[in-house]
Amino acid sequence: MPNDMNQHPTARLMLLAFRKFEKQLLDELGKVGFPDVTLSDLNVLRHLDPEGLRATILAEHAGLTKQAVGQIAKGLEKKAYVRITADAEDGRAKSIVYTKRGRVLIERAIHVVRDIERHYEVALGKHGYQALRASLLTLLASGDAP
Amino acid sequence: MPNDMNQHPTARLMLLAFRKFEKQLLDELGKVGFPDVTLSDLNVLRHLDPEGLRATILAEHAGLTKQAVGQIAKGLEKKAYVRITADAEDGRAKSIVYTKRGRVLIERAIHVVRDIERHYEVALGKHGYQALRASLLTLLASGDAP
DNA sequence: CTTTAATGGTAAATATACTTTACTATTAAG
DNA sequence: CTTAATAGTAAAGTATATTTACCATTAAAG
Repeated sequence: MPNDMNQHPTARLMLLAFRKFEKQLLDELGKVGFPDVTLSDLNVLRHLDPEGLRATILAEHAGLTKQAVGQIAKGLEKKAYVRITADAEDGRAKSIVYTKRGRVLIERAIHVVRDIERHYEVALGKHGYQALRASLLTLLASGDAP
Repeated sequence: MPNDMNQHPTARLMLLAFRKFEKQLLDELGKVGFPDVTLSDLNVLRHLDPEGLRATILAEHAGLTKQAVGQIAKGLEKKAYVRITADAEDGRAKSIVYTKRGRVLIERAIHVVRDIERHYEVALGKHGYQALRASLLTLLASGDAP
C-alpha cells in the first residue's frame, strides 16, 4: 500500500523486509499448529542438535547472552518444545534437548523459511536473490570504522 | 568475527545488517552531541516538516499507532527536540514541531545516514547498492499470499 | 439546533525481547 | 586446598512497541 517506500533509508527497508518475513513465518506456523512460538524461540531452536546443547554454547550460536537463552529456554520448556536436563559430565551445566514436538516444529519452520526464500527467488530471480544475500553478507563483514 | 554467517536465513541477515546500521548511526550521533536520541525518535523526527505535523499524520508516515507516536513525541519534548502545541484549526489536534535543536539533530542524522549509505556504495559498488535497494523494495511490494 | 458518529488524542496495562548487575554452584588450575 | 574460571540463575531495568479503553471535539444527519 505505501508507495513512498523508496524514500526510506536502506537500513529501514531491511527492517521492514525482516518484519514482513517474521509475520509470514509466524502466521504460517500458527496455521499448522504452532501458535505459541516466537521468532526468538525459533532462533534458539534452530541451533539445537539431537544430542542436546548447553546454554552457553547455544548463546554463542544464537548471538545472545546466556541469560537471554535461559529465559527463552524456560519458555520453550513450558511450551513443551524442549527438555532441560542436567549435563552428565559437568554438574554446573545443563543440556537443552528438543522434544518430539520441538523437532517437528523445527522441521516445519525450516520448511516454511525455505518456502519464503523460494518466493524471494521467484520475485528477484535466482541471480538477484544470491546477489541480495551476498550484499548483506558483505555489509555485515565490512569494517565499522567511519 | 562470525564466519558462519552464510548459514543464516536471508531475513536474519537483514535484521543483523539493520542492527549494525542502527549501532553505527546512534554511536555517531552520540559523538556529536546527541547521546539521548533513539532510532524510534529519529524515525518520527524525520517525518516532521517546518510547519509542524499532527500526531495522527505522523503515525501514518512512521508506520506506528498514534499512541506510540504520542509516547515518542512526549519523550522528544522532554529532550527538547520538539514542541507540542495545540492545533489552531482543530481543538482536538496537536501539532508537533521541531525545535532548533531538533532541526540540527535531523540534519545531522540525515548526514550520518547518507555517510553510512555511501559506505554501502563503496562496499557493494554503486550498481550493487542500487540492486540491494531495488531487491528490498521488490520484496516489500510482493504479495503476501503463500 | 441537537443527537450521533467519527476523529484526534491520552492513559494504563501488557508484551516482547532483550541487557545489566549481581549472585550461586561447580569445576579446574596452581 | 585455595583461587580463579566457568555454567547457570535471579531480579530488575530498558527499549519499543501494542491492546484496550477512554475523553474531547468536530462533523454529519435529522
